[in-house]
Amino acid sequence: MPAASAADLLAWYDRHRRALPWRALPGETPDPYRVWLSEVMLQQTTVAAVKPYFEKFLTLFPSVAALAAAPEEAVMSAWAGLGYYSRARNLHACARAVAAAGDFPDTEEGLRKLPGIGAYTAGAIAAIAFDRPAAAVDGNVERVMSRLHAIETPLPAARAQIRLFTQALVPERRPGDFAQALMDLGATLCTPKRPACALCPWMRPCRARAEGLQETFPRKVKKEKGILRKGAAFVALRAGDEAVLLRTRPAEGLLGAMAEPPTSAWLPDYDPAKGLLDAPLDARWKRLPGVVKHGFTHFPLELTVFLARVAAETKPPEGMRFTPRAALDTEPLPGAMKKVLAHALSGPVPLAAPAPRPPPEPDLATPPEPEPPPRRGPIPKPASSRPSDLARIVKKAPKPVRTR
DNA sequence: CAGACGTGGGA
DNA sequence: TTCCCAAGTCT
Repeated sequence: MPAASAADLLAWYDRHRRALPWRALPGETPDPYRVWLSEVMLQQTTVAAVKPYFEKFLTLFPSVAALAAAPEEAVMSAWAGLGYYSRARNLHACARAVAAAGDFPDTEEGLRKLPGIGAYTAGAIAAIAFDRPAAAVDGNVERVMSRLHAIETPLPAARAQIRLFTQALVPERRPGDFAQALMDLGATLCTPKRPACALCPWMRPCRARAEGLQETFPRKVKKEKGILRKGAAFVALRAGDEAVLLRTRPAEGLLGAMAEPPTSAWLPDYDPAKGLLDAPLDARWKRLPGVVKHGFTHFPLELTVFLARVAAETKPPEGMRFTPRAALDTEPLPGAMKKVLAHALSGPVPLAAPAPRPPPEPDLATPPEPEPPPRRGPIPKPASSRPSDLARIVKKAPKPVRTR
């Protein structure tokens, strides 16, 4: 069995490399800003999802200096929908560090110290942007190498071993192309399912292929998906300017620094029938039929949506704000919360309370029948990859409200 | 090391 | 529908 060689892989890459917006053409000098931006966006994210965001960021923030000078909220808003929002916070912090230092560090070790740049990204930038002989071991490379060597150790324990194998293959010449070639190989031929071994430049040296077991690598332990959590979300629509009540989540943790309509806590045993106890302000809350479902990486979530029209003079509660529907696309709303707003604002909006109600008890009488009928038609898809979707859904003129 | 941390698309 | 996953990082 012949040994795998970088030369064979590079020859394949020269014929089959993918053209990607952030990738320099042969002979061009890679731009560290574009390399870094794309690598961060591509962390745990598909190429298709990244493309429109990459273009948007280059337009909004043409240079690392421009990104550093931007307000954090502008960065969060531009990132909204891409997920893993700590990446956006770290991206901004990293841009400021780089701007302060004058430029990107040009070594793996220097890059590794920056926020949001871990072992993989440091290697990738060092190799691609600075021509350093660094290994860039991502999920693609883990799959390729685990098959090439038929590594029985499951991930993530096999990582150190894979890194050594990979580093040993990195050529002195064209290390950046080698890194990208390895990832292209994993993305286009050495895929998780049905790898195209017949087209692979490393078919002969591949131990997994020799045994016909290529699809069984990499070995990995499957992780469970967490238990269902439930909660209530409150969409208050203000008369006059059609503004929606929003708040900003805490800077750290789940959806950190992102915007949302106020919600209850999200708990496995939350009872939506008692949702009004968690309402952010006193109003004629109408519980909408159906629930908004969302899957996070580590748990699924179901939010029951309450909707109310409030008077034009309503002041936002402490720490909250009213944002006009037409300006919602400037808010850093994550996908889950776009679903909530779409669910609330796509249907008829209830009448405002005729007059401010006397203070008394929360309106516990409102919750409808225990088994609400299914909503007419499917819940609108979230805007996500096309930020304009939210604008379309939410800017839509409110449905005429009948007077009794 | 294990768990937190989003989202959308494909099988 | 359900499951798996896609160029990981941080604590």
